[in-house]
Amino acid sequence: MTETVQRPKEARRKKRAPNTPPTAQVRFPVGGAKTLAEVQYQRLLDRITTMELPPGAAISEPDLASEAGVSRTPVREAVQRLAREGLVEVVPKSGTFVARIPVSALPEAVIARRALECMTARAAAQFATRSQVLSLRAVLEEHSELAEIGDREKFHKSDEKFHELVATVGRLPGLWRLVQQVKLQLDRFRRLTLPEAGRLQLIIKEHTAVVDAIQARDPDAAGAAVEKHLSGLQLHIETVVAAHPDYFIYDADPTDLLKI
Amino acid sequence: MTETVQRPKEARRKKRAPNTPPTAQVRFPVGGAKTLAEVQYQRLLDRITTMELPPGAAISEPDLASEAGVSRTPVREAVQRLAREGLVEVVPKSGTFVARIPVSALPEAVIARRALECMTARAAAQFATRSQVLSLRAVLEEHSELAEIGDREKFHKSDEKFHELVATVGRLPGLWRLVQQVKLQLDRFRRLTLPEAGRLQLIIKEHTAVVDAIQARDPDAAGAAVEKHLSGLQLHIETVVAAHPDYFIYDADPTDLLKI
DNA sequence: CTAGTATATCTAATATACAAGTTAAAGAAT
DNA sequence: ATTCTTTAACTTGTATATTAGATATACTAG
Repeated sequence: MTETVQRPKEARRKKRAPNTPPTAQVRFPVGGAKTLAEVQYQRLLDRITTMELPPGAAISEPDLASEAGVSRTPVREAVQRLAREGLVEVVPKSGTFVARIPVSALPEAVIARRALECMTARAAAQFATRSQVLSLRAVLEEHSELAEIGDREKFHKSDEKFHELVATVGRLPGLWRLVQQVKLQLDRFRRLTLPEAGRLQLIIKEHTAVVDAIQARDPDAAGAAVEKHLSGLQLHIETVVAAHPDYFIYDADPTDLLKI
Repeated sequence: MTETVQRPKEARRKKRAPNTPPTAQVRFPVGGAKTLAEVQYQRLLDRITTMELPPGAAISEPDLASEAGVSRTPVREAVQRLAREGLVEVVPKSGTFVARIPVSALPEAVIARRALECMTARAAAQFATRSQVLSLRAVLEEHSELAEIGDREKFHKSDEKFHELVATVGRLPGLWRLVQQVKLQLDRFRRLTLPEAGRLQLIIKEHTAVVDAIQARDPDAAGAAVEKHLSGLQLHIETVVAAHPDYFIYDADPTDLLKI
């Protein structure tokens, strides 16, 4: 090992004074200059959420690397991140697999979203400016346009944008980031549900109720509207799980019992 | 580059059938077999939360690596993870620094904790068994013991254990994981506050109120008790920020404005 | 002395090489 | 045929080497 590492550079070039940030000036991270690892992460995330890589599918770091024409390093970084987010499971020295959806995580995610987004909506009702309300209405209009075309993919993106905007207006963008994390498993689940007739219209209607409450500066109504909006999913979990039994995992987690 | 990578291994050994998990058997991750990267993460996290590495401090991957006697790879993995958690900021090709505490994140964290833990307490009041209530009381007793000794460090650990146990009893362990994430910045902040007389006793009192409500199977009371417990912090933010101005960063995030 | 430029040296990002462990398939023994 | 053993190929974890960008100092011109 490098046990006896002597560092003769003790008296090297004067280093930046401690507690000094990169530089006093602000640094604007350029959006286009994405790191390779970031790209690999997005690619993998996409393939997982679209179920191109279904739960249980094997993932090979070397294969992904050569497919993408990069080395294993950025691929590995992406895999590590996905593992922490619960989307892949890596077994040391053995293999990496797309994680099954833990059924217990689904109702939990719904509960977390309700709690968090209820707050963002209340805050939005408190802080929204007239222009922000118009921005929200603009997103609603976008919803309608995409629903008419029938582009469920873009509609979903627009849906996300709505929720993010509510959080931003409520000055609680951090809460949206938490929701995003929890949403990962929910989104995979949603892919397995059949498109119901009128579902898009229902979403638009519920979103509109939220905006109305925000415009009326009525936090209680806004929170209630969000709660109503986010309570839909729970019911048909069982039927979907029954249809794809090996995409899910029942996690009654023995450690939980030990802890108590 | 490896542009023309030919893979002649197309007809190689038969791979595991798709959608097959690591193995049918359950695999119990051995607690002791921590990966080097994990160790490095814990070490760095500790040095950051204890303010041994204060906000703004420079971090050098090679230095950390040689100090710990490992290569840069596991160190880098730890740094990446901390970056995603908002505890360090890495400027590509330039340097890595302990992140300043974003002041806006503090009230946000309090709000998120309130929303989330209110739910866990309500759920706990709904599901708690008699034995679980006794476990909660045991933790309360531990609180008292540690408060008498005056060991604030262990008291904090015990405090965490309490909140985690409430979430577990409420069958919402995922919500506690979210809270943990949000707590990272709060904990750094707490390190900067002076120990107030009677603070520990107040915490015990408030925790006791939560347990009482859970035992009484009164979700509303439990939720209210948690809300009350978690509303304390907010006030003295300004004074602490004034005392350590360069440990914080005011993030009115210009991108937020563009998004609207 | 000041402003601008060059350059040496730091950094993190990526690539490659090696080590340690797992697993599946082939082969041997029953 | 069946079960055990062996073994080779494949896995991730870690170490090292290379690349490219950023920055502080030294230097040059005015």
